Amino acid sequence: MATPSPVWFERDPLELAPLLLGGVLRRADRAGAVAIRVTEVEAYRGADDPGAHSFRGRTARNATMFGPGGHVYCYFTYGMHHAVNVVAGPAGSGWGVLVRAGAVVEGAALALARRSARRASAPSGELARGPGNVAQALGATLADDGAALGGTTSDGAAWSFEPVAGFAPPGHRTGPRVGVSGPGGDATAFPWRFWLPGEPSVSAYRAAAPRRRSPAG
DNA sequence: CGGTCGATAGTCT
DNA sequence: GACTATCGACCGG
Repeated sequence: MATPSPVWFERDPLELAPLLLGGVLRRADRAGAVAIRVTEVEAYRGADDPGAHSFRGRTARNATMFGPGGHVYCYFTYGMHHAVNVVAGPAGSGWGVLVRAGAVVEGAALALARRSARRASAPSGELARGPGNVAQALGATLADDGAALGGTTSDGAAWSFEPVAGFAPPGHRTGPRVGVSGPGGDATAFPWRFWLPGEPSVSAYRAAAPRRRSPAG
């Protein structure tokens, strides 16, 4: 099965998110191809979602989220990490699904090499555990922002996504999103994280940490 | 094991 | 100038 037509992605992220679970996200460039079977995602719902980048409207960074579904929204944060999202909904919605984790099913050696270039080695089962590691394993950078799934970027990176044939895999779980606080600091107000149980690549839950300021003076 | 904290820079107020 | 859809080293048990 190939990447579905763009229309397939143009649905509510709360509906699309579980459909992505178990599917295979793949990126290929000159260095080679890496593919992951998606095991954990989070839905971000634009203007209705205080935790979404797109909550306050379109900016230069989040412009891709406001484009049509079926594209890659890739951003850079914390001064060192990239993250990969699948844009959901029709153009203008600002909807997306963050790919938080996956099991590497192709190109494990390349994924490990990319990891080693920056940090020490990691257990192969955890090569794509956490959003930053997903992007690093796939080799995704800001140059991939706006890439069409099923297409190729101007830099020559080919992206594709193959969903599980037919339906979402049974038995997926839902819970609060990681590192996102809802109204009143309650992340459980938006339990929009979806994952496959029993997968070693699924990251542990971390609440949005109110990080302590450095001591005054 | 599990909790805590530093690194590091783009983005928005 | 504070905050961030984070990672991993480090420390104590």
